[in-house]
Amino acid sequence: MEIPAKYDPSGIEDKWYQNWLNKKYFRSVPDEREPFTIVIPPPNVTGVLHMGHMLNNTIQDVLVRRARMLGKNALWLPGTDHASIATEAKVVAKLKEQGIEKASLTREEFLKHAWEWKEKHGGIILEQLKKLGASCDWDRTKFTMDESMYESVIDVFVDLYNKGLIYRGVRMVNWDPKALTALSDEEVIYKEVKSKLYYLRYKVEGTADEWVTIATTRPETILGDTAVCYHPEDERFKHLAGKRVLVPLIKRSIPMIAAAYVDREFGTGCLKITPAHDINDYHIGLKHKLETIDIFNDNGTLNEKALLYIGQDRFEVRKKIVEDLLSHGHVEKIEDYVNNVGFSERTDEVIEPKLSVQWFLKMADMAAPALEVVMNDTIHFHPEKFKNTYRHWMENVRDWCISRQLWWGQRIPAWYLPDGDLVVAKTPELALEQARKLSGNESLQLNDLKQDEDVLDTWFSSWLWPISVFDGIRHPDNEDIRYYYPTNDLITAPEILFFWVARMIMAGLEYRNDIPFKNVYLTGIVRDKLGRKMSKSLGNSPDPLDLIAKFGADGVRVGMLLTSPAGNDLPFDESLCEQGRNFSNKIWNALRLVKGWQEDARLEQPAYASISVKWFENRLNEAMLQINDHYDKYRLSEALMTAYKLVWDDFCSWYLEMVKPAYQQPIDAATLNASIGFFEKLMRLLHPFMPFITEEIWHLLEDRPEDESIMVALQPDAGNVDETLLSGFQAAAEAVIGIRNVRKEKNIPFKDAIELKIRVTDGSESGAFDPVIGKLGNISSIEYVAEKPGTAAGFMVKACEYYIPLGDGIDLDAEREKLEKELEYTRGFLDSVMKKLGNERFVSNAKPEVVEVEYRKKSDAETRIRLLEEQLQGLKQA
RNA sequence: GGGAGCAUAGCUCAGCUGGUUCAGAGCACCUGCCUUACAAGCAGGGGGUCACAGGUUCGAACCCUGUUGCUCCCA
Repeated sequence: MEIPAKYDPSGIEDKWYQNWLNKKYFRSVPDEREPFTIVIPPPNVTGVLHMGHMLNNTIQDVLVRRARMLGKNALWLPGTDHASIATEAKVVAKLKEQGIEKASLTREEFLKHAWEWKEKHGGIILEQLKKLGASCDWDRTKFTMDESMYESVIDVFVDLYNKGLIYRGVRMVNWDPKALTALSDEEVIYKEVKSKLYYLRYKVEGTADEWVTIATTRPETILGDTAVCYHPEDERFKHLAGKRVLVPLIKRSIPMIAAAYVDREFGTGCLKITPAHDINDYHIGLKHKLETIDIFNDNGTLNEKALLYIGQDRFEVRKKIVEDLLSHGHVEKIEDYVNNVGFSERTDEVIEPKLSVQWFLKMADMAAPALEVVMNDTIHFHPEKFKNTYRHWMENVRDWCISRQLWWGQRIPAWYLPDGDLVVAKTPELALEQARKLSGNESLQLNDLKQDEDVLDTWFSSWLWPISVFDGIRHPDNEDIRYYYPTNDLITAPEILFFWVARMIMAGLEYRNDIPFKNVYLTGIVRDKLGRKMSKSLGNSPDPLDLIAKFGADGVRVGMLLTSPAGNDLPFDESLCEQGRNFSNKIWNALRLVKGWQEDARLEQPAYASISVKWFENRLNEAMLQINDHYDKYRLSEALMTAYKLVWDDFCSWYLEMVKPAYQQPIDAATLNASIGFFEKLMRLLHPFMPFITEEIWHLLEDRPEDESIMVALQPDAGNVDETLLSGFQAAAEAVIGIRNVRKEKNIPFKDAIELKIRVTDGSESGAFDPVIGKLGNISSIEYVAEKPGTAAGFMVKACEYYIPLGDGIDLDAEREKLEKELEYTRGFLDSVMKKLGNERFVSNAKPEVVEVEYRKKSDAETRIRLLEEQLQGLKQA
């Protein structure tokens, strides 16, 4: 069979993925094996795959594939998140394109459109994950608005309400006037914006021409002013105590008040107070019992309470009111100013602080145990440094605003009675029952009750994810939840440590009395070469599917993982994927080599091959131990790098060269079988990182039955490691390199065989690898000698001297110079060792082992110096 | 303003409890090679005052203090 020289992943990847699906290898049901569970951080149902997903899901697939190959019952449970704000925004935009306004639809009609949209576009991202090779149990795919998931959310809401943990409150919230919903603080992005600082003059009431000047960036909000404030110790304003001033244009009389909150250095030292539209002003308003005048409609236009500009947009009004203030002489001056303005993460609209009635979940009691399990390492964070960040947040946690003014999401199960009382219940029927009891009015009907219009924050469903995907809220004792929970590893981004990770821990402790996962692996952010976060708006994110088409899924996976230790940002560059692809090709060509060998059963195994096989066996064991250790520490990049070097350097560059038969010569059976065995073990080691090529090669290396797959093979076990053999090889490898260097320096082509003479002085050289040195160095004869031969080029490995006789063509001066240089270095080295040993305090204080090492260094250096001196002497005589 | 983290080769990062060639890896770079698996390759090579300044110690990239610079979180 002809194998092409370049590995072409297209076709191969689709073929195997389909095969795995057909064979149900991703499927997991509870059995007697140890479970290993990962639940996917559900991507937004509206989403398309971006580089962050690629990294995150590659890591999950590596972990789950490895667990499967360790004989565990591995489940990777996929799904999507309904992402209320983002999805609703998309559906609204889509409807608008069709000329349909959301406002013209009933809630039911809108939801019908939303579901249609979800059915049509919702699965895209999961299909994309398949291209990456994700080994999810697709039969278990969940969506946060699935009936069972929806009901779980409602159950939890009712339960927490009954426990007294959920309450309604008037709060200043971050209002998104475009999405028409409140946002959590975390959904607000602050950006520096160039704006103006307006100095406005307010007339003091009852005076002819006395004025107070305040500074503001938001002149339109003066219509909601209910006080003007100065610092109580500010001499400039003390005379105004108890007086009142008039709001410009509308001439409303408002009091002058004093509060220490005021920064005397800022602006004029005098400040307008608008409790409805600024969080700080709101608090001052509460303290001073000021009136609160909300001048904005929900969509950011002014309402009738503003008295002026009614129905006009806030930014339009800003321009107009400045003109009007100017023409009425109320503007003292206007300065350029840079301030931080909050924008909606979802709609990029300027956030309006707004007072509104919202639902809140009390956090304090839930946060304490959730902090504890992380601090005492019941849950491990990788890397650990995020424990600090986590603690800081948990110790300063605020109540969670869980209501959103949207339709797409779980509707809050609260019903209002005609008299304004409310009941919370799982169903309208139960609500009615409660309402009758509460009001004492048995004739109340469902029609008399009005359900709350709001839905719950998306995170209020995601925080149940590890439980609700197994239906563990509704049926706490079902087989799945008992078997799969707590899950093992959670792989997510540090940005949502609090939104999501912390809250899942709280929910787990509250509803399972157990942690939701044992390890949290925090990935970095994928950035572009300039260090910018990849984003759609910057257009700096490559399309992952294009990358897969170009480099193969295996190549991209390797590229993503090579330089991304846990918690570190990943500066992404296509060349990383190129490296991954090149690695695939390297493996592929190793296969071509091995498959090209013709076996001759009559052949004896040559000496060079038998020692090579022994060596690689040990090297493989050593590397496997290192790889296991890296996995245990969640150092996936290093596990991959160790495997990469094992394959490329040790297997391809050394082992295969060592055992390779001469051109067009056959190979003995023992070596061939050993080589295929090694190759196959290497494929199993690599499989979690590169699932496709390893499966393809697994089937090409040997004839295997149709239903066999590397996916369900076990990871190889690491045997014992013979250190002596490994260091023997190390020395031999150095000798080979030495010979190559001599060849290069002396211009001796490789095809010319040369003689090698070895002078051993301390008996350390066993000669076990001599056949290998002979093969790789193209040595015609190896001879052990007692004396340095006449004209020869030489080098040393440890205390072993190697000589290549050169006849006449030797440059004595060059040789001498080389030796002298080395002698000088070794003497310097010995000096530093002697200095240390001569230090009385070192010898008496340092650990005995350390001192002993220094003595050994001393004697080694002395031997070496003696040898070098002898050689130099020999050269001088020649 | 409060808190946290980081600073090691051109880039991205390892470096565990201070002590073996501990100053490393990969990539990039330089020099030879189209050698019969692979130029997506082979062989060889150069490159760092471990941010700076002190301190502790027989011994510091590692521990302590300060300085500078960068990043993130909260206000």
